[in-house]
Order: sequence, then structure tokens, then C-alpha cells
Amino acid sequence: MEKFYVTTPIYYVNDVPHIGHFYTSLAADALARYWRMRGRDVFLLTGTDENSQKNVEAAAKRGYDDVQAYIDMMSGRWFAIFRDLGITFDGFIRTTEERHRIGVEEFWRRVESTGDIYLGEYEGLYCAGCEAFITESDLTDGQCPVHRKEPQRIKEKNYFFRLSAYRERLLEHIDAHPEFIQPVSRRNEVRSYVERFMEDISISRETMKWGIPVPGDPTQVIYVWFDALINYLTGIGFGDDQERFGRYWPADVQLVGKDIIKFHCALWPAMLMSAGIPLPKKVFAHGFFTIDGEKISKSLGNAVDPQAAAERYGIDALRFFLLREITFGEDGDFSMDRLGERYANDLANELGNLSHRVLSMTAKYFAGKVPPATDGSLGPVWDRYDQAMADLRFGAALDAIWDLLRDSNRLIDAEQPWKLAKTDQERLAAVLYTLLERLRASAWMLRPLLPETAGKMRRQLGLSEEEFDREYEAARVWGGIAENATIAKSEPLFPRRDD
RNA sequence: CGCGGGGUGGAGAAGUGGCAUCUCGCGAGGCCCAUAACCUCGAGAUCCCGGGUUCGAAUCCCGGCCCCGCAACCA
Repeated sequence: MEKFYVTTPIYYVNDVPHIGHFYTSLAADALARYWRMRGRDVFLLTGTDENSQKNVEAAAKRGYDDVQAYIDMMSGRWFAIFRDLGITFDGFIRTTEERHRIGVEEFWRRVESTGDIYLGEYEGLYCAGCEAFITESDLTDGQCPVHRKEPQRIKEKNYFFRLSAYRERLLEHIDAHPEFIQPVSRRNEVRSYVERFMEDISISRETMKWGIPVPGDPTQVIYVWFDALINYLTGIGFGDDQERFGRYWPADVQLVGKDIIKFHCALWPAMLMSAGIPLPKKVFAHGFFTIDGEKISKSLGNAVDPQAAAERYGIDALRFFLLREITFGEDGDFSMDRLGERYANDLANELGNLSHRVLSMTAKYFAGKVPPATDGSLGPVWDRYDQAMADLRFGAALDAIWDLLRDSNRLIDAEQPWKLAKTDQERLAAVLYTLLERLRASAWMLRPLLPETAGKMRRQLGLSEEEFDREYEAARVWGGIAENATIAKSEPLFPRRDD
């Protein structure tokens, strides 16, 4: 069985998830569900990044003496929240776990053995905000241009990774594999960084105590990014379950936010090259969105809690909005008002009402039984949908489905089944069969995107649970809805709301 | 010369060389199966500005103006 391995970034647990975190995981979930539906052996990995100074600070701020206890509590919350929001992760990695430490140590030794780690007495400018050393030439008015803060001059013993040694190989890889970094605008950004700015990077800290000790030198801990990136390997068994690791690596898609693209498209592949491990096939960077036109900010108090948003309109409505309204890969805007509009128009009116009217007519004109099968085909719709999903163009995938739904509403208007009921039973049967079969296809295509809705549609169409166990290729074939099957009494999929 | 994203009808967006598209809103009509839903038609856009390339530019190139994100938390 072909596999599909997809990852989300691992998240800092210095606070609870907001809607931006959910967005990343949602995209990963939609992909994972899609490829599961297509019969792949899917592994979706997510988790928490725990060896960070930020977590230590957060623990202190919340009055925890025991950092690990704080992290355990918070990681548990992240796990539960994502689970409750319907993110179907197959693995959840925590970087304070033993299995992660073992894998990181193994990885370190491999890189060390290739001569890419060297010890330097380093005196440099350290920006606490970046959690990284920056160079004199990076400064603007003596400050870190990103954090507008004067960096500290730190002199310490550090281990370095020979990142610059991989410049040419990285550029070659980026050029030879246009699909490696997506979208294209990000590829250009990374390419320019690799070519012009990338330098060796310090991968250990002498001053910090929280983290994984450097193998062979317990006076140092491994730099949080070097440790964190390796989660993508340890989460599937690197270091403790080689069989599983071999099964899933390399990753098919690694989803990241646009802010961490350089770590994932320069440092990470170079680390893998050094360790002699194949590179992920694709790193896809999504954009950021604002809330009602303003940046997400805790001090502005506009950080949206995904659970609250899901409770108001349902998880599927939230999924629909994020996947449809915001072009994946680009920046966008989130607004509860617009979510409400999408709920009323696209979900309640176009999808919900279509389903309801078709089922009602089936009940009325055929006593709730699926009429005799008729010919038809939806090949082009499926093709369009599949292409969009393969390209991570979730909005385009939804568009393909919605074009079918709108066309079905038009078909009803054109055929006027309520008149055919009096004049032409045969044609009435053909029209309704066509509509029911289109709804079945829509339910299938919605499975990865709006899983709850897809399940409701399946049940209303009188299809058993086994329907969704069928092979994808078979399900795509016209005529999957059985003649004479009994459809369920129609309940609105998205009840009209008056708020 | 810090890095990046963007400027398309009233609102929100898609479109990256070939008749300017979609949703909402607005106007008119149709339908009566349906969740006051659905369907049709219409009004409404100098595609930020100025140059250039091209048979042809919203799209490619050059210059400019403006907005936004990263700089305390923050995908």
C-alpha cells in the first residue's frame, strides 16, 4: 500500500492554540483524510515543541516551579483541543519524550561523524527574540531589524553546523525540484536567502539549561530549532522504530507557516543531507490571516479561539470558511460575520437546501425509494476535484463541488420535477436519480473537507457505513446509489439561523 | 537600500499573456419541490499611477504612489 506522510509544525506550549494554529492543522487533516480516502497508508504527525526557553518563561509566569509539569499539562491541552476539533492525527510527538531524545542524539552523532559540527569560541550578537545569532550586517541602527531590539554581545563556546557547506547542493535541489518549496513566491524567497545570506549556524547553547544535552558535552544543550526539526523523524520512529521510520519517511508534505520557511527549506534539508537522510518531497507554506482586518494579537484581544468559533456554527462551517475563503498559501482575513454569511449562503442555502429539496421530492414522488438508475457521468468534476486536492488548492476543490451543487439546483429548475410528476414519470425518475447520485458524489468529495457533513449526507441518502469503506476508484463510478434503497427522512444539514 | 504580502464593480475575493470571473449586496422577473430557500436577466470595474515589451497585458519588464504582515504575545 502506498503511504502518505504529512506533518504540521510542532507548537510551542506557552499558550493555548488560537485559530491560526488550527488553520495549519486543519490543512494537514484535510490532506490526511483525502489520502486515507484514496487508500493510502497515511500518517499525520503533529505535536508540541517543548525544549524552548519560551516555555520556561511561560511556566514561570504562571507560577509553575516545575517546568516539566507545566509542559505536561499544556501539551495535554493541545492534544485534547486538536482531537476535539476533529484533527485526525496519527501521531503526537513531544520533544521532551525519551524517544525524541534518543533520535536527536542519533541524528547529532551522524552529523558529527560527517564533520559538519565544529566547536567554536564564538563571540557574536545574540537576539533573544530570534533565538539566534545575527550578524553585524543584519543590524539596523544597531538593532535587530526583526525584533527592534539591541542584541546582546555573547561570548560562549558553541557547536556550529556547517550550513554554508550546503549552499550549492541546496540551490541545486531547489532548482531541480520546483515542487519542493510551495508556493512559488516562497521558493524565490528561500532561494535568495540561501544564495545571499545563509551562514553557518550555532546549534548549541551554553547558557541555557532547558533542552537536550549535547551528546558528549553535557555543559551544552542543543539549540531548540535543531532539536525541534528532528521531530519529523522521531515522530515516526527514527532512533527507536526503524521499520516504521523506513515506512513513512520521506514526508510527502510538510506544512509550515510562512514565518518558519527558512528553517524548513534551508536548515532542515541541509541537516538531512548531512545525516544522509532523504529530503521531504514538499514543504508547503501557508499564509497568515488577519482578524477583521487586524493582525492577530493578544493585546488587541482579537485572537479567535477555534473552539468558540466551532461551537457557534459547527466545526464544518469553520472548516469550510478557512478552506474556501482563504486561498491556501496566501494571506487572508478571518471574520465571524463572513463566516456567518458563508454558513447562510453556501452551506444552508446552496448545499443544505439542495439536499433537502431532492430528498423531499424523493419522499414525495417515490415514497422515499431511490428511483431506477439512469446513465450519467461526473468524471470531469472528480478530475477537477482530485487535481485541486493534489495541489493543496482546497478552495478550488470546494469550488468544483459547489459548481456541481449549483448546477444541480439549476437542473431542478429546468426540469421542474413537480410538473414531471404529473406528466412524465420516467423522466422524473431519471432527474431524481441523477440528483441523488450527484449528492452521493458530493458527499464523497466532502469527506476530507467537511467530514461531519459528508457523514450526514451519506446517512440521509440511505447509504450504510460501508459506503465509505469502498475503494475510491469504485466510488467514483456513476451509479453507486442503489436502486430502490430507502432514503432517510431529511433533516436540514445546516439549519437556518436567525442571528 | 531589513524580509515578505498586497492594491481587480458598493463589500469580499479568484484570475499570472488571449472575450474580466465568483460570492454578497442592489434592481427586475420566474418558480412553488425546498431551510423566505432555488433559477434567469440586469445595473455596476479607466483591473493603483506612469512608461515599456507584445498582434494582444489585470497578467511580463522598468519607475512611482499607497496599504498590510514580521519588530511584546502571535500559525
